[in-house]
Amino acid sequence: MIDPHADRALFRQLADLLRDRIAAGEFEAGDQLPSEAALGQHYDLARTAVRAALGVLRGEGLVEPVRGLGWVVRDRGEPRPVRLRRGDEATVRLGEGLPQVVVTRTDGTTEQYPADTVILRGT
Amino acid sequence: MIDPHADRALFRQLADLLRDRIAAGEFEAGDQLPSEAALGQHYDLARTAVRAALGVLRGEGLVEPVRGLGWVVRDRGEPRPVRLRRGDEATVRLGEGLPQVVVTRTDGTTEQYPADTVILRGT
DNA sequence: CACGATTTGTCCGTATGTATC
DNA sequence: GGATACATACGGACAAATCGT
Repeated sequence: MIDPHADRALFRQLADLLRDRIAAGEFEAGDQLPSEAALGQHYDLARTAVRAALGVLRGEGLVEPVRGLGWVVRDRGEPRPVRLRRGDEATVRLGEGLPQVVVTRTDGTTEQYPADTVILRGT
Repeated sequence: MIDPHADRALFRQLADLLRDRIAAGEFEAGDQLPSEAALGQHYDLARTAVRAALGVLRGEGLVEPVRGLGWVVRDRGEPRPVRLRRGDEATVRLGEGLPQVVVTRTDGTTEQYPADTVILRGT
C-alpha cells in the first residue's frame, strides 16, 4: 500500500489511497472516514502524517473535519449554475475554510457560494 | 504580542500578527519573512505553531514557501478583469496549491488563473 | 443531567531529508 | 562543501467537542 522508500511523501501516498477509496464509492457523501488513530494504525503512520494527508483532501474539498466526531465526506453533486449578467462581478475569496465565490450584482447585493459548488455562466 | 492564555490558538494569533505586519507594508511583494526558526524564537513558539500560522497565510494567498530560501510575500496587485460572454463558463478548481479559476470559452479553449488574481465580469 | 469514551484541535520536542545560496 | 531554510515524519501530551449511556 504505502512504500516508505518511495519518492512520494508518505502523507501524499495516503492522500492518494483515500482519494481513490472515496472515488471508488467506498465512502459516500455524509459518511465518516476511519478515525485518524485507526488510519495511523492501519497504514502504520504517525498521526502527523495522517492529518497531513487529510489536509490534502480537505484542500480539494473532498472531506471536512467535525470536531469530536470525525472526518466527513462532503456532498459533491452537480455544480449549481450561476448566471453573470452585464455589470455583475464575481471574485474568489480565500481564507477561512473552503474558498468562496462572491457574486456582486448590479444593484449591489451579493451572493456567496462554496467555490466548488458553482459554475459561472456568461449571458 | 501573543498571549498563551488567550482564547485564540497561538498559531492563529501569530497569523494575525504577521498578516497585520504585511498589511502595514513592513514586507512587500517579493520580500522574505523571517525564517521559521527566527519567528519561533522571537514569539517564543515551537516551529509547529509557526508553520501552522504560515499555513494560514498561505491559504489566504498572502505568502508562499520557497524551499531552501524562505517564505516570500506574494504579489497581490489589482485583480485582472476577465469577461464571461454567452456560452462561456467558469469554475474553480481546488487541489494543487492555490485554487485556480478555469474559464472555458464557447470554442472549447480554456484559460486558467490563480483564483485571487481575477475578477469575472458578465457581458 | 452527569459522566465517560471517542475524536479532532493544538502544542511541544526532536530528527532527518533536500533544496538554495 | 558548508550554512541556511523549508519538507517530512516520529513521538508525546492535554484541551475541547460530540455522542451514547
